[in-house]
Amino acid sequence: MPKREGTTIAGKRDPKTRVKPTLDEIAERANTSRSTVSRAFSRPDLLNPKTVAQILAIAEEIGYRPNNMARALSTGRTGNIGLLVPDIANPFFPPLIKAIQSQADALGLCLFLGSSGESGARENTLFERLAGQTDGIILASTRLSEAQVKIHAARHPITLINRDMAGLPRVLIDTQAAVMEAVGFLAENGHRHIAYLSGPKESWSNQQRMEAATEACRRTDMRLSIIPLSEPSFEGGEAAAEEAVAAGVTAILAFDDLTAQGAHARLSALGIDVPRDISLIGCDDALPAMTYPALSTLSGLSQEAGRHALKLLCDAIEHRDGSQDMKVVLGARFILRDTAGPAPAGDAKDRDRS
Amino acid sequence: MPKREGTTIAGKRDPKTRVKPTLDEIAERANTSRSTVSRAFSRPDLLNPKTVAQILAIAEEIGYRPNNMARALSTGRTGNIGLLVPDIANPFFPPLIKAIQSQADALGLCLFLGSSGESGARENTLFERLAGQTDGIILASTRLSEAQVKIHAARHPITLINRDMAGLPRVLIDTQAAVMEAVGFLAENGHRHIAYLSGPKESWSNQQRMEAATEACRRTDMRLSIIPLSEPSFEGGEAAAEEAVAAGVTAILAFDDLTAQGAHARLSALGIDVPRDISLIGCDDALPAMTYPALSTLSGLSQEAGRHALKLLCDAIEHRDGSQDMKVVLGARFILRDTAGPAPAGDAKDRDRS
DNA sequence: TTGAAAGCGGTACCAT
DNA sequence: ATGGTACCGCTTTCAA
Repeated sequence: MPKREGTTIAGKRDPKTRVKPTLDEIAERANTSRSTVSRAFSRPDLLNPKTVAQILAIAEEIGYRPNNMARALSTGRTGNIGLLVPDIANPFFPPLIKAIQSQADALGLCLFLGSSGESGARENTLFERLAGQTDGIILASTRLSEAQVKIHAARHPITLINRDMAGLPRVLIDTQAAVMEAVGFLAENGHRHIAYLSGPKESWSNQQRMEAATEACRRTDMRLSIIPLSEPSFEGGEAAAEEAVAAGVTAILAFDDLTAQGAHARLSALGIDVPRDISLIGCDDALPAMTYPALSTLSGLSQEAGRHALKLLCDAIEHRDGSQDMKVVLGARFILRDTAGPAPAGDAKDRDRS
Repeated sequence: MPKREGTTIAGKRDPKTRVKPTLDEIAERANTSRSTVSRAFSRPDLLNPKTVAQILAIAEEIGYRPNNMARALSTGRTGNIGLLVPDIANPFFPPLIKAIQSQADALGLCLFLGSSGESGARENTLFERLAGQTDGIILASTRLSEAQVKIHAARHPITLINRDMAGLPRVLIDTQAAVMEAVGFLAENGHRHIAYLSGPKESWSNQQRMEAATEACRRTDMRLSIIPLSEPSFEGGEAAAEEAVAAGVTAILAFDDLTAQGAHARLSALGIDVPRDISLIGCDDALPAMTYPALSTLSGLSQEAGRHALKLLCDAIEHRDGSQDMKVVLGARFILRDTAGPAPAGDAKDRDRS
């Protein structure tokens, strides 16, 4: 039995003591019923305008705030949406989150955020917790298996970002064409051996990029070294850069901008100049111009992705039929800035040290 | 009246159709009462172990998930906490958010995130919305006035980050000593005229920094130009850098790292070398080593701040007495990296162009 | 146009 | 150790 502060000894409401105003309080003051007050907010058109005005006035006066949870309990709608990301500290996500957040509150929705720390297990836990208090959840770059995603999707509306699963609403940032462009650029500039710093296995984006890089290298007859990142972070990039150097490449394509920056830092520390000695290309444009020298990259589109995702999610929440197979694809492009250029002179062939 | 999918024509539950299991469903199957089932979860020690085991088994079998909102309605506790930041895209916040998020879910709490877009009005709206579904809210670098904060604090547990208001739990990152160190370093290195790029007026952090810079310059007999940023962003930094150059300074102290990077970009674009021509110092260490050349800055501590803040908030939620005036102060330090050094030779006096 | 009342899914007091 | 029951605050059908 909930104890409410603000009750007198007699157990009746003490008008002096400030408590959270409820519909009943308004009803009492307005000499009307709870139903009427409720309608004054939800369907004022059904009521006598005077009644509505009076109720609204009183509500305002005593500082009434509707109780979201009670409403949710009754309607089955929470007015909240959830967003799960692998790592909020990865610069790819903040703009995405921001876009979703701002659109959400334009729609009167509140946003629950979960950062899973790149762990599938945590992501599952967070999902369970959020599912109970949201109308739907956006899974961005999920590290969950298809099977797990399906299980969740069966219980709760879901929208995916950067994960391609038929039957679920999803928005995909397609970087394959951009990767091809980038590799093409490198090929034309005399590079013969490049590295791809590969991100998380579960990442759809990573699979796409690796695949495109492989294909592009095959076509341009370039050698490709795939170097797995220990983790998709600045530190991961540093370590991988070292391996890339050991492999003797003249250009590095990194899983994302954060790892690219890590690679850049390590290369510089090793006395290797970018782009003179080694060209470097990131992905996502997550640090737009924030880097110096400006990082070449593949365009980000995370904000657009966020907007579309929320839209799809809302649709999914409305017609729960799920009959439609919604899929939005955004095409990224290669952005040439200052970290990529011609291969070092006298390096037309491979400078592999083996 | 909530329409539940999964009811037969007769209006009774159809065991075949999957609906959200409730306490009653379990009670029915276990031939016991709702109270008992409820206790099996909350106070199993009061029950016969066999009963508990049986209930848990059934719950597991039918995939029961307690309904948070119903629980909250009854107990008055939501198990959620809110976090409001001015701009999630500002790199100072993600680490902060991450720290809070991960500690929150260690405590079994869910995190509501709001990004106000540097607008006090939006921050108020978000606060209202979150207040109804959280047990407490952390206000990070709030742009709200003291009066507004007080009003909110009167209705809902609050903890402040980087805002010093007596009576409210707060954690402060004190950068004054670090600013003094930084200015001292510049003075010793021959600088005679520096600029401070000033952030939002409402920002406590900015006030602290500006004050410290002013005082330090007074002591070291340096000239200080205070240049207000149009906004605390990369772009704001770019514009301000131009003004700093026009003022003829040899060193720039920026409100934060993001603006510092903006300044750096513009300086480079103007052909001004950092640190040869102009020294640059940021604040917050929000881009730890992510920049190249590595930005000199004041240490960040946002993660520590986040952890402390959540702790204080939980305390505030427990003993709602508010009798204690809790305040945690974290001291930042000057971190010398590659963007700050001696003033340009032959520039012992001012190179002001006026 | 309005009111009465039955829930929504739990919790916790009071009995048994 | 358990069951009955009165809430929590709001929505919505049904009747008046």
